[in-house]
Amino acid sequence: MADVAHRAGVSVSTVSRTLRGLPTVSETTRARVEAAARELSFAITRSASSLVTGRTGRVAVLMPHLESWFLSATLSGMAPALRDAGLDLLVYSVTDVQERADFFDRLPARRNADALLVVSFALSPAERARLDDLGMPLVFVSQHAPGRPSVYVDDEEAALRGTRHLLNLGHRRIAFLQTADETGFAWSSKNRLAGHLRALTEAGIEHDDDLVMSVADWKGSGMAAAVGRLLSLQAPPTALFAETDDLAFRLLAALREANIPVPGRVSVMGFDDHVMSALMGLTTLAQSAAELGRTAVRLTRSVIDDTDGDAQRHIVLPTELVPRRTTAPPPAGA
Amino acid sequence: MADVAHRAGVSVSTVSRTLRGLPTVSETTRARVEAAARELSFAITRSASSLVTGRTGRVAVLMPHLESWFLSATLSGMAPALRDAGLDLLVYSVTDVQERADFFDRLPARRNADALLVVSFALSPAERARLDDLGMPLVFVSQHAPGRPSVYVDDEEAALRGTRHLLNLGHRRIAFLQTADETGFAWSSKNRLAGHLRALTEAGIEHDDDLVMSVADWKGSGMAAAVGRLLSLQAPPTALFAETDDLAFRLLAALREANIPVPGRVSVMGFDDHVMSALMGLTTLAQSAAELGRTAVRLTRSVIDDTDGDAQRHIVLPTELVPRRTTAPPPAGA
DNA sequence: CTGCTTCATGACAGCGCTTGCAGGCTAGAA
DNA sequence: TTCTAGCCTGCAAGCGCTGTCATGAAGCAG
Repeated sequence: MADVAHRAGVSVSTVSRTLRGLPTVSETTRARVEAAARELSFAITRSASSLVTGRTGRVAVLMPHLESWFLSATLSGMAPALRDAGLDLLVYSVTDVQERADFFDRLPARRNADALLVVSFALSPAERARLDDLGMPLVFVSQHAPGRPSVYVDDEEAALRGTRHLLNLGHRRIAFLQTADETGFAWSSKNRLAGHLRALTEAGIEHDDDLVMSVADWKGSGMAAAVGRLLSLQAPPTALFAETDDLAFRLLAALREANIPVPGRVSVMGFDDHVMSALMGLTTLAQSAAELGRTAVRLTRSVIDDTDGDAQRHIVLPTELVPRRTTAPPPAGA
Repeated sequence: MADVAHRAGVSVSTVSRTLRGLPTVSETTRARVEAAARELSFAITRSASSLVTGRTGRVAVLMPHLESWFLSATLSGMAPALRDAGLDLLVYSVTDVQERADFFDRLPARRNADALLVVSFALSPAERARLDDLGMPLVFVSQHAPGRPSVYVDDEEAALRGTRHLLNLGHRRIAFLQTADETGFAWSSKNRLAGHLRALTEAGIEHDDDLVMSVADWKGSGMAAAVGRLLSLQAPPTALFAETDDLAFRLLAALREANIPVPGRVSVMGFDDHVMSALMGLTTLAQSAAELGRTAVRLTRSVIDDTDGDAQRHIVLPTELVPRRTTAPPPAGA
């Protein structure tokens, strides 16, 4: 910056003011400084300005991993919104126990970002407390947190509508499949199941434990095993509601392996509206991950700027049932 | 840090030395300082140390977007490797022309990260020059850059093997589909096509322009149009080689719409080995995005630390043909 | 012409750390 | 005991910016 000042024949203060767009700089000076900055390809050292202002110009995002479509899509929605706000994106992907302990022990986000967005991350009470003590704006995404701004969809309501769709088609034995994963999506999982069960109750159908299944090793052979168990029940389900589209895809593959026609013998429904769902013809409950990301950024900006006001806002985004090829009335005999 | 120093009854210098693990601190002092730091949940202000050391503890990644499986998976491979190195991950997703101009104009990565990883990002000569002038370590991922460390697969060789596979099955009319996108994957695209053509030449098959197709609006209706054009040729292809699995999925969906059996009437091959490919039974050329990410980080670390040595290394990762259900010999009549 | 205001600019302190240097302390050698 | 050699530790000078305050120039009313 000193170089720019020298080249433009002004003081560093003036360069600073110019580059930050403050109004107290004359037109002629501003032009000279900008020219000099451009000629020298000057880029500000954020560390230095952060040190003074306390603002880092960065936002941290905490996610359980980066592998699922949903999380990528959320991130993808955030990126342009952050760019528009002049904020950089710092990503913390915290997956295993070790990483997790380390993250909450060292709190790397502290004073290293202006806000922390927590996305689909099931926190223990201790972890939650740790974040609260961080003394920085927190925004929860795809999960809700009492007392903190959050953006999410109403998973329970959505699942309720999903199951109603199956009921309306005539299904009476509907299985619900969830992942046995500990990490991550606990919120959604619980709420979706709750919605499903509520729909069954509404319809006067008795709950059957055999029809709620946690699939271990769902990325491996677990799904085939789950399908085997379900179809060997005395009264097998005619419809399968998978907690996420990712899970539904594996389910479809397993059914295909087993030569079980969809929706001829069983209907399948997912949740998310993954990019591939349209291609696969999967009936699902659509939520917009990108919109979730954008909204989260909007909320973040207002929290950073206001220091209150929206600080407690909870925004619930809509979901939509998208009927496709994988759901149909149950087979005649069932 | 002053607080910690006060609580531990030592000077800030000593706290600094302790926290950085320098050996010139006595055991007893170290213990006291660490206890104090823990009690106060002290987390260092990186801005301040960056200002002194010139190191930010951050690595920037430049990507054309965050939406494709491939880029997410690469990022996903980088994250744990960076964490192990104690580096934070800064993501710049630069998609449209405006963002692009802005990025190269403002050079936000400059002095804001210790290295810049450029992933699948087709640079204009001016942009490349701009990055070279940045004066920071550059690592190219999934693309090669003369004079700079790079990690990538040999797209040409891989595509060559892919096409050979189709030839070996008996196909003679093989179409190659690529996206008409300008942004992004230019490198791979060109090289994969080159490999495909080389295999044809090897086999003594004359090149036919009609069989190389750039699909505009491939996420929309473009694919159906492309399929229509190919199948209305006087001598339609019996095999379709899609530049990426993402493209192949759309292709499969379009063929399904059109009631064209795969591989009964046409064979389909992709490139990448997307997570969904196994589920879809898509024959493809597997490359490990995660390994690409990990390797890139390894390279980055060595470049940051050495200031030379590995600075010019090019690492070529292996690819592997994974034959699945979508490829078979051409139909008898063809 | 004087005195006051307004506006543009420069000087300078300091943000929270790191690091070279000086100094105090202990221990062993003379 | 005195001296030297290590160890640890504290002091203080910045790193590159921002923001407050002071300064000078220019404009204007009286």
